[in-house]
Amino acid sequence: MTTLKEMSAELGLSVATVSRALNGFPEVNARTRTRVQQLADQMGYQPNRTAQRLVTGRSGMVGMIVKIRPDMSSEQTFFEILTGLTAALAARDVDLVLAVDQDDDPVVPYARMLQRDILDGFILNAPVPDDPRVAFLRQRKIPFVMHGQTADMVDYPFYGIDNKRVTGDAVDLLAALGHRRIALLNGETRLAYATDRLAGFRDAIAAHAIVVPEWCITSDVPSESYGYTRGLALLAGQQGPRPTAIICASTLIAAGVLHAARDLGLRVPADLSVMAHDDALPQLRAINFEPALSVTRAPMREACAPLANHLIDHIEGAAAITLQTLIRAAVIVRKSTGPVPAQGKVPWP
Amino acid sequence: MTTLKEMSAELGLSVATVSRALNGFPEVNARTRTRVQQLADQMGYQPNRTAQRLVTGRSGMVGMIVKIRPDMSSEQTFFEILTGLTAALAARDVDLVLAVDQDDDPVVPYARMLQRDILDGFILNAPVPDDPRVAFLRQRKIPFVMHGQTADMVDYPFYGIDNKRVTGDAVDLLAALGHRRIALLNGETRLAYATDRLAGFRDAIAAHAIVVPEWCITSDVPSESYGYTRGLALLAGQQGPRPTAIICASTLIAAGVLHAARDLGLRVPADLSVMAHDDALPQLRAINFEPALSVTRAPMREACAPLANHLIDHIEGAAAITLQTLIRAAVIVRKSTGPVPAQGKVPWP
DNA sequence: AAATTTTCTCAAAACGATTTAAATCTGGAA
DNA sequence: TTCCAGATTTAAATCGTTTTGAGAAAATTT
Repeated sequence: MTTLKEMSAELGLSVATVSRALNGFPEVNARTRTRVQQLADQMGYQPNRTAQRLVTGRSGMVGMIVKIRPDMSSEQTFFEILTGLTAALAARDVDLVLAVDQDDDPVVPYARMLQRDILDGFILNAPVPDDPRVAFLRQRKIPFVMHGQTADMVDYPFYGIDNKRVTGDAVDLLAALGHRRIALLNGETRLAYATDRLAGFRDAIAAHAIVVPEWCITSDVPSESYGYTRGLALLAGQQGPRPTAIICASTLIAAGVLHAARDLGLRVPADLSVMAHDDALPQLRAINFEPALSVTRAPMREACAPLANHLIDHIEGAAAITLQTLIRAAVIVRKSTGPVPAQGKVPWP
Repeated sequence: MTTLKEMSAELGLSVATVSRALNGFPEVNARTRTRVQQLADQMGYQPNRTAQRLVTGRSGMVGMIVKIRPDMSSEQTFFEILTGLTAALAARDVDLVLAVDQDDDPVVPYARMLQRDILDGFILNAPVPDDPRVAFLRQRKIPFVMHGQTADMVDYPFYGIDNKRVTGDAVDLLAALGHRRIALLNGETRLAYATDRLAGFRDAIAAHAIVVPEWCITSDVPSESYGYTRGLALLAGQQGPRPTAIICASTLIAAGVLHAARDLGLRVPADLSVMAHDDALPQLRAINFEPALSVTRAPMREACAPLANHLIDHIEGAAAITLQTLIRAAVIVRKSTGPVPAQGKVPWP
């Protein structure tokens, strides 16, 4: 490994000047700077992170703790995030330290990582309402960025989609098509995104003066089997007139619902409209569904770079308030949504 | 953060003595050692890792690069490994830096991580025969540990199961039950484990003087659909008399085979014996299969601690030869294997 | 030409530990 | 009393960087 000292000896300069030249300080002469930079390239100089850290107090590494769930529901999105995230971090010369949380207490693994004292910040995902990790990290004054959003006014950086609008937009679309009997197959309300989607749903149906009975609003771990079993129950009409439209929290759930509709001989979209939110995971392409799925779409992958950059900017001193991004998911109308069927125009009582 | 300097000032000792006292050097007086230790406890002294690293030249981090495959076949085992690994590493105060490989050239991501110069070593998984990563890291003199084994005599640390014996033991068991028509649904022979399993299979059938036609030996990405489609093809008997026993590379494949057998009205184990190798992933419990699956069993999870410790020991100077573990998978006979059916005793031509 | 400013470079301190080589202290032998 | 060996302790070097305060060189003003 070449060091500043070696280069300074080679160039006949002091280490201070070499360091300044490489770090873009304005007071170095343009000619010396190019000389230094050339030698650095030639010798393949890489600053020693440990030494940098010792003097700057920063390590150039951020942590992420993944919560392992027995149902493995997070796996597919996790890989997608991981791929993009490591790439985006690497572009700014930051590495990702990963740990798996097997603890019951959500803050314990964070405390454990902090004790080792090697991290500049954290990337948090899957926020829950009033997330205890936020309180913990804030109190310890550790920078972090949240993937997702837990409340309207917060003082930390985040990047997420506007989940209220996800369901709001879906309801608006379906209402415009004449639907009055709209069901929601939501994710676990334990998680913030699902509580937001639920709130957005309730707001939107109220705005359209639609009443949805409680049995048409359910929450569970997003999976195909959840979509299938709930879809069968709803569409069989045991608890009341079947919905003419179903909004699903994920394309996986929608796959189950489409399956259920097919098994019951219902045509989509003639008899039933189906919408879902699409994270645009490469394995599960909504456009390839039969029929092609109408969705609110916000690719997971696109969250990675902003997440990485928000966190690094924050670590480097940028104010949290400037590092908050809430994007609106696109509404993509494909073939799974259509006008309400004639016999389905009657609203629920 | 309290430092050595502060403590030395408080105690009226030099930092050298304080450092020595805490690190258990024999030359410090017993009385001073206890004095130092007491103060350290009292002041909550934690050595600054960065400073330690700067002087010892070690970073306390090891890297792992996961190769993302479009089929996602590695996902399930990856999480299992990740969980155990981070825990085992943490126990020895080492952190895991993760990157995702999207490159075609297998060594590029390793080179990229090394360039950043923050790692003490690597954990490699999914070896291929004559793995180019091994050559690369050896040449760069970077310590690593391999999960799995690529050849009989190697000079690097590894932990893996004896894959030749996995299929060997399966064949022995089935042969003892009288089976002569045994098929193999192997994993991708691109990967070392599958080439070993195939070699073990061929050795074992030869030892029992069994001849297996080539159409009964296939390789593919382990998945349920592979098991199902190949199972149907084999059991329908289009290419010749159907096998009386099938050995599967994974429980996932076995699930597909059982499904195929059921669809064809074949009883397991009366008409067909099924064995699989079981990595003991928590999502896929062989004992809950119907019928409960006979397996060779080697829990993935148990590999984690040895992997972590082998690597750290190697980094700390232990000879590679002392850090090579090849374990034999347990044979667990449950309900999916039974005596060869009367009409199936005829061997293949 | 002298005084002043601007531009650039440098030596040294700092970060917090480990480790080497040297210095001090003890007690016993000469 | 003097000297030596062994037991403790210390000062200082080291790791590789950043940063401070100062100094030299060049350019500008008086």
